[in-house]
Amino acid sequence: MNHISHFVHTLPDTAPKTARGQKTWGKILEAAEYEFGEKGFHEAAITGITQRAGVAMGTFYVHFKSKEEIFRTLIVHMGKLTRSWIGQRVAEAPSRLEAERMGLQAFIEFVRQHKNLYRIVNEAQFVAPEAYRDYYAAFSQAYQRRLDEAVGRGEIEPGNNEHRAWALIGANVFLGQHYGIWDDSVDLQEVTGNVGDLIVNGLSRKNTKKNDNKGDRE
Amino acid sequence: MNHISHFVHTLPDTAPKTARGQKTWGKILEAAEYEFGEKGFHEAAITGITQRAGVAMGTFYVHFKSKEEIFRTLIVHMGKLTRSWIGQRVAEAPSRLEAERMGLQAFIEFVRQHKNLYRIVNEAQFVAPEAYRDYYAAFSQAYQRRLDEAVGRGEIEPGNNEHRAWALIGANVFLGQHYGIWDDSVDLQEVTGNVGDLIVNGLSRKNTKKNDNKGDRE
DNA sequence: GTAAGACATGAATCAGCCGTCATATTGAAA
DNA sequence: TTTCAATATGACGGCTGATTCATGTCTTAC
Repeated sequence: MNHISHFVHTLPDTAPKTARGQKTWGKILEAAEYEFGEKGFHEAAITGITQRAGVAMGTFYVHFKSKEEIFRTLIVHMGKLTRSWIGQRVAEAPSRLEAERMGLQAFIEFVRQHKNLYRIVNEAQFVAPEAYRDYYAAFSQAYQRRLDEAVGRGEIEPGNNEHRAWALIGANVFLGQHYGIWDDSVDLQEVTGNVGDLIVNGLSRKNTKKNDNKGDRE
Repeated sequence: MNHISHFVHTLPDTAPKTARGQKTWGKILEAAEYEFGEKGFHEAAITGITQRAGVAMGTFYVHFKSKEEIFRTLIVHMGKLTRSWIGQRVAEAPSRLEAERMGLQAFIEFVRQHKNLYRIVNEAQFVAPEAYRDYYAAFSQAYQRRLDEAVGRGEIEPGNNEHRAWALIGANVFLGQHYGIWDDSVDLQEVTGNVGDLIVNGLSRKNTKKNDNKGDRE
């Protein structure tokens, strides 16, 4: 997987001037992704990053000011990547309700493909709290906007979309953690189908007649 | 806030034999709660803990094998404390649906009162992954059991309660983070009211058009 | 009252690793 | 070709903080 191509979008404040510099910059950032992903921020070592990247220790500090700086760079990058991935998938949804299911599906798929990145984002909570809040604030805003529009179109019941957005993001994140990281053998369709139903209809019983339930015993 | 009394429940593998020993053990654990809570695992120092506890450095190692061990002890303790707090509040709920609202309310209240503990649990994800998984596994099981019972009583729609439990826990956790830690000035009743409605009824529009009822059917 | 374990002490040890720096190499513009 | 800014190198300084240990002081059992 050629991750370097991703980084093209995240061009740095400290952008290298030459092609050689940019290539090295990308190699280091990619190496950092794996080093942080595998060991976590504190266990990760600069030498680990530079060794993976195949450059000397000092080269790291040519391109990044500190261990924290490269970490923050990674967070920003991942936020863009994740939102873009989900946004693309959700754009195809015929309705907001269906979008919830598809968004969850896209999110868990993304997590399964980027377990290391996912860990990094979570750890940001402690290493770079600002970056962490920004990360989720961006998600929340995007989520709220979509809910607002859906209310406007009369697709969903009006309600407090800020509260809703945080609740739904939390559900997504935990399902991502459980079915993306801890147990990635579970069939995604089933999870997203069930949870999609929960999000759309809630827990309450449908007063609609006796629905066609196969497992309706007891 | 006499936290020591809490620790009585979490009696250790390495239980001190004498009254003096137990008292010191409790002082150290309580001090660790604040040290870890304020600084996080890596920034926290053993000397910080012992200074808060008012004991000498070496005393720490009389009672705990390592920095990680005391951290894990804290996680287990907090899990018990949290579940017991919520369980008690939820037990008074007249129905599962109302229990969702009350549980969320109890949870966020708890978070607001224990911001430091909350941080510790989150950080466990990286410091003591086993303990972290156990922590949420216990929640999930309790949650599932309650959902199963509610289905049995015909209170809620049948469905996959494992998936539901993780989604709902995620929603709780994120709302706790946002409205408990980041912004604890928001009126809780409002949040739990809105989110309770989301959980009960979902996003979809009620096809019952003009009746703005609250407690219908049954 | 007196062992004998339990508990307490804190200076010393020891290891890890971030970030610096003096120096070397590259490559594109002039 | 020359030049010099950009880039690359890696040994080393410096600091931090967990854990050990040799030595004391309490508490309990008898």
